[in-house]
Order: sequence, then C-alpha cells, then structure tokens
Amino acid sequence: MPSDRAPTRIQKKNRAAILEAALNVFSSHGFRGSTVDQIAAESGLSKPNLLYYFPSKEAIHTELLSGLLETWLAPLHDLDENGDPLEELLSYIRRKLQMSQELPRESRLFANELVQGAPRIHEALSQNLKALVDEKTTLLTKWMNQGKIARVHPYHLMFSIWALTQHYADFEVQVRAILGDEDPFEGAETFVDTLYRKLLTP
Amino acid sequence: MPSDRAPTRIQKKNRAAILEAALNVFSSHGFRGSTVDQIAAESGLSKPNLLYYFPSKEAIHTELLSGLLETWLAPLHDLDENGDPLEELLSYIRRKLQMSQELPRESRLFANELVQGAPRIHEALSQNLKALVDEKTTLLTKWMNQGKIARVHPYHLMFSIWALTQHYADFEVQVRAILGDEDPFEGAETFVDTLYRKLLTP
DNA sequence: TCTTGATTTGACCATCTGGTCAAACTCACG
DNA sequence: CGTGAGTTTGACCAGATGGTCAAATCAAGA
Repeated sequence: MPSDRAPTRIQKKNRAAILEAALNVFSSHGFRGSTVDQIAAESGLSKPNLLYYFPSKEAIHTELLSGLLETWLAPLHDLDENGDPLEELLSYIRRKLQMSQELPRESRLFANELVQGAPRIHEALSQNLKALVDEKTTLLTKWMNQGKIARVHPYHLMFSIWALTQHYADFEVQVRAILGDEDPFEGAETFVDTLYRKLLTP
Repeated sequence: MPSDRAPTRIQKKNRAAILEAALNVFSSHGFRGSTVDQIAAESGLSKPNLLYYFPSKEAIHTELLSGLLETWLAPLHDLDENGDPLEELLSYIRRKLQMSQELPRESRLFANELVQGAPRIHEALSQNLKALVDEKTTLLTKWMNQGKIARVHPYHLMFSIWALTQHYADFEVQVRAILGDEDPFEGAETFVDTLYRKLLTP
C-alpha cells in the first residue's frame, strides 16, 4: 500500500489508469457485474498490483463515484441567479445534453447505481443532491413568481431535464437501434430546445 | 424437466412463482447481480427444484424479458390512427406514466438491461421495437403534415416520452430523495400533461 | 391400492471471484 | 553503485455461484 506521503509519479499514473479502466468496466456492467480481473486487465496491471493501489473493488467504485459527483453536478451549480432565466435554463439543458454526449460512461455509471436502488450513494442523494436541488428550485420558483418563466412544478421540471438529457447516454443502445445512422445529438439538441422554450416561455 | 405435454397444475404454479420471484430479483440487482439462490429463496423453492423448471438462470431471464416485452409495448401499439391526435398522444403518455407507477419492476428490468448495452435483447430492439416505432412515427408525421399536432422530430418525441415517464420508475430512489414525502405521480401527471400540450398544440 | 410419471432434495462439483502474501524486482537518491 | 523504499507478481485461499445427479417422495389415473 502506498504510504500517506505525496504520491510518486508511478502512483499517480497507475491510480489514474485504474480509475479510467474502472469507469469503463463499471459503467458497462454495473458494480456486481464487474470483476477485479476485468479492471486489472483493462488497466494493464496484474490483479495483485491493482489491489496494491486500492484496498478493494468497493473502494475503487466509491472513489469513482465521489470523484465524479462534483463534475456531474457542476452544470446545475452554475445555474446563475443573475442571468436571463430562460436562457440560463436552456444553457443548463444544453450542457447536460453535451455531458451525455461527451461523458456517457459517467452517466451510465450513475444510472447503473440508481436503477439498482443506489445502495452506495444513497447518502449523497439525500444530502448533497437534495440540498443543491432545493437551492436551485427556490430560484426557479422565484423566477416563476416574477413571471420570468412559466409556472410548472419545479422538482418535476428538474426530473424532466435529467430524464431527457441522460436518456441519450443511459439508453444509447436503444436510441441507436431506432435512429440507425442518424446522429442522436443533432436532433436531440433542437428537440429539447424547442420543448423547453415552449414549456417555459411565460 | 417437465415434458412437452400440457403443463400440470404444479408446473403452472411453480413456473409462475419462479418468474414472479425472478422479476423481483433481476429488477433490483440486474442479471449478473442476481443469484439463482436468491430467486429460489424468493420463490420458496430449492435451487435444484428451480432448475428442474428452467434449464438455467439465463433461461429465466430470457423468458421474463420476452414475456414482458408485449405488455411493455402494448400502449404504443394501441396508439390509434383514428382518434384525436393530441388526445391519443396524451393518453399514451398517461398510460406510460401509469405503467411506471404500477409496474416499476418491469421498467427497471428493461432499464438494467438497456443501460448495460442490452446484450440479451439487442435483437428485439432492432427488430420488433424498431418496426413498431417506425410504424407509429409514420403516423405522427402524417398528423404533423395535416397540422393536427406541432411539427417536432418524431423519434425524439418518442424518446422524450419514454425518458420522462420511465424516469419515475427507473430512478425512483433519486426521485424520492428529492421529493421526500410528496407523491411523485401526482405532480408528474400534471407536469407531463402540461408539457406535451404546450409542445404539441400546433 | 398400485403404478408410473412428476416433483423434490441433499450432496456434490467445477469454476469464478475477491483478496492475501512472501518473495522478487525496480527505482531514486545519497 | 549501494540501499531502502516503492512496486510487481506467482501462487494461493476461502467463499460464492451456476449447475448436476441419484435417490427419495408425491400425486393421479387405471
């Protein structure tokens, strides 16, 4: 086990390789469906060597999730009280859609965890996420009261944005099976933009 | 193994019990995360007895999925060419939402499979589902051309309906973590109704 | 009631899987 | 270049898991 001193060059490289490999494996097979051997192979390390850097499979998974949570919530964090309400929301939605396109593995990592009842991130949901969402829905309600955007249920508005944007990453196989060669994200951007403009224009 | 004669009373009862148990287990842990022992315990049978009725874990899973696919696609099948376009769509959406509420296990069973790349139902997606969707999107396009509903990308309209309605079943933990005691489906119905009325009213 | 096919089970097996460990090897630095 | 900390690995282990099988039990019709 690496000591608690500053990480060496090799430690940095190998820990990064492991997390990258784990993201691939966990996001495509879920926690239980992934094996340490798979992650080891994918990262180019032997299994004992991998377990020299992380104490357990669970530890890798936990570190991945908590490390990515911040990235995952950043767009919502950035929803700006001082911007134009409709444009702020549309830009949030566009960023979420972009994340589905550029970080589909991350999306599926969380999707896997959530669909199975979130046994390992239940706390983060009802603490961090809940607090952030409450803060932002308060802002949304304010905008609605000011007549800046149409009045809809703010929590369900949130859910709809997550559902719509993450769908393209989480259920990518299905989307591709239907669309064939058509690029999913091209049509998606226009579609969601239209949808939320119509929904939210007062 | 039961012969290929007409199933006995016991066969019917036990096969049903196994499929019911398997739905519970597979939908909450995914295929790989579920064990034959779990399904056996849940169905009240011993493991060898369970394997007397189904040749393998995989066979149970396959039968579940293919058995439920029809139920799952029924609401879309029922989209009626001769009804009022907007009302037909809204009623489809309401039915999908109701299925999320009443059959969340079924929804999560498919979600688990899809998020992991649909290794076991890829064919059904690009055959049955694709054909049905193509048929119905043709109808949607016709309605759009007739000016009965607003013109949007029909495939993405479909995706949005699936994403929005199934979200409440698939990511139920998250929804509940945010909503607290509030009933998800009460707000959801009003929300999606408003949303699709605004989107689709020409 | 007797017989025969259907049903059930305890014991068992091979393989997979997460994890350990001692020994070997490598690297950076004095 | 020598040395000690850091790194790597082959061999191994215990428990979990999917699946088998022969023997025992049960149920329904002749």
